[in-house]
Amino acid sequence: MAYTKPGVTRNRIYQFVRQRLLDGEPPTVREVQTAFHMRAVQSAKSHLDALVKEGRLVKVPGKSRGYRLPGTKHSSRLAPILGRVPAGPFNIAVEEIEGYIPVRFNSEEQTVFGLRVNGDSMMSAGILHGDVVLVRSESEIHQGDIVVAMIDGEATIKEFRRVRNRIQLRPHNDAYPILSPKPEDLTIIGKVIEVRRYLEAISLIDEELNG
Amino acid sequence: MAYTKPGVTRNRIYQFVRQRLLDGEPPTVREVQTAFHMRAVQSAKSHLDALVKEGRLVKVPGKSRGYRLPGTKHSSRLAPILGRVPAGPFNIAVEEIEGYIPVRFNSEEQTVFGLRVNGDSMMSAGILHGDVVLVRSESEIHQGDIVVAMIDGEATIKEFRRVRNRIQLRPHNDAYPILSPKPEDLTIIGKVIEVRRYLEAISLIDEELNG
DNA sequence: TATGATAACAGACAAAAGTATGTTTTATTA
DNA sequence: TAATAAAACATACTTTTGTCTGTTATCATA
Repeated sequence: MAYTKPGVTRNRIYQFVRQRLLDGEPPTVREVQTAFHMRAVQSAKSHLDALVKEGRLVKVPGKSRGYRLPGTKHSSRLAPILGRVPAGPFNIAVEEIEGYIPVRFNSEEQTVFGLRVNGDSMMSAGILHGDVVLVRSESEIHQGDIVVAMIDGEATIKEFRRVRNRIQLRPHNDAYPILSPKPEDLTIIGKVIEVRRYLEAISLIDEELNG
Repeated sequence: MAYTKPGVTRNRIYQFVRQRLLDGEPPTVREVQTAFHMRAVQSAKSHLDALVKEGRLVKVPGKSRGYRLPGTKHSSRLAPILGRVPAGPFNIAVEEIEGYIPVRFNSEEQTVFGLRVNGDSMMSAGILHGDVVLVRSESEIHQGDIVVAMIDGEATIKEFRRVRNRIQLRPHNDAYPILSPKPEDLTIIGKVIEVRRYLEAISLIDEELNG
């Protein structure tokens, strides 16, 4: 390729690699080479080496497609949207995936998934029918958190309250009653950590699982 | 590894590969092999081949780490959140970036950015104070769209209406009036395509662009 | 228990990808 | 303008990874 001023191609390569990593497709050295019309592998390699040395990239030596963004803790992953709330444990419910949405993960291993809201019991909290809520299971639940709970095999989204050793599930809609289920009928699925509303038809279903 | 009932190891391998792909780290055949303590590469390979044949995975032949989830365009990018609505044009407001959030892009080059909601004029549409709206500029605006508009240098979020050759900006809160600004005082910044509410403190600021 | 299907194993080869050494060309700056 | 640093090139070698052929073991079912 044509000679550029110092740093210019470097930055372009960084952007390219970064984009590929965000897309979940780590490039090879030679893919970088051809993407920038270089005639030698080493041209790409030395840029990548430099980016690692500068700390802008991280590399697993020897492994193919081994370049990564540093500080992978705060990266975006795709979380599945579970179409319906399944009766069994969530790991088994993979068949009912409605689609995937990009989510920011702050820790390494966390179970975050999306859930389509059904009904308007949380309307006055700004959670409307059709919204997608992001739920983290294996999460500590505190007073006032909005949670996804299973009562007698049915799933609902409510505000969590503990009142005198008894659990209350409060709707945010005057038309609905406060629930006080027996502990044995109740399972807290997880905590709602985010609400999303898509005002435009965006197909999240473009990567359906056929299995 | 020990012999399992037909389909069992198949599904486990699928889960493993899927998780790796969601994490942005496509595995090699041999990585699958060792993850499942198999003594032959072919053991892993034949399972992967079968998953492709079943349509549960997709593969780029020949390429290393070439297994993908079917139909994955994997086009999530990070969009900037502009802290405050600036007075000038938006391109210049890059210094006021509050952070980045992952966004699903359906097309190639589109100008999508986030904006922190200030005020409760859209409350009954489920857009609350502190929410982040995703705005696409360069977007066609239709009757009833929710838009970000600049009126006399001040930015607001309202529903867009065209009534007898005159533009109306309607709040979704009875305490606010309908606006009918003069065309020369009005600039439509873009269309709100998504609303997000973070119920938990998530630092969005950790992913600065180094280049 | 016989039989076909699935699972796991073994070893080898070919292609892809990482790495290394040295040279030429261009940019930067003193 | 000369010296230095950075960029790009050429080629070769090593390791990793994908793929192939064939065999043995276990499962499912009649």
